[in-house]
Amino acid sequence: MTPDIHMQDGWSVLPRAFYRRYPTHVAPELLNKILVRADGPAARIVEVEAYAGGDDPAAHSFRGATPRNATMFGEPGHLYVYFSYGMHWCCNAVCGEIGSGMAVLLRAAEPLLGQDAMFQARKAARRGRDLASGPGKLSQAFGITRELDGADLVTANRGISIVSDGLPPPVAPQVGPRIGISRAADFPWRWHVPGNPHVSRR
DNA sequence: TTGAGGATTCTC
DNA sequence: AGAATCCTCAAA
Repeated sequence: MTPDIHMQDGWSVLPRAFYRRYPTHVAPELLNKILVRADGPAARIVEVEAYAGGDDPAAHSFRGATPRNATMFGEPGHLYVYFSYGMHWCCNAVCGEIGSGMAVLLRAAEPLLGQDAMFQARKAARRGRDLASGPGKLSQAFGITRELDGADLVTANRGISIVSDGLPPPVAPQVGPRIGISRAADFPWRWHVPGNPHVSRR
């Protein structure tokens, strides 16, 4: 952990082994974990989706490695950032074994710290639940762009990490199909915290 | 070199 | 419901 991350009492960084599993196992366990940036925002993850490389026609990595998705094929525990629809950035936690091209998309989070900065970063946000209730919103609130593609969430080498404050994942997370995809649209690989107002598509 | 298709968001 | 907006990659 770099001294850049403003760690609170009782926070602990998720270890490499957490990520080195199939994304459908990692995804629901990322619920209630905390995404944190140096000198900036912290937010509790409340919605995620799994993308499973060659097993998953909806994954960017399904047809193999390209310059864009190279990070997905690297070491688990790194951040995969991609540009979406010509205007939004979205971020994932790389999972599985090296070379598997698997990841978990961080779709929504509940702001905990640095909300003022998040409102500054997201002019369209009128209320707290507008800050990170979607993958593009979350990345914008955190100021995540191409520059953070490949950042190591375990060593926090670029000032971004995922930590636990001891709150476990929901005992019964809500499960359903992923949003905004056309292929493999029936895979029930989206999980969210039941009833949380910061989940996307309220 | 070309062009179709996006893991979205905002406004009307 | 439609626009905004541009990168990526396969195919020619």
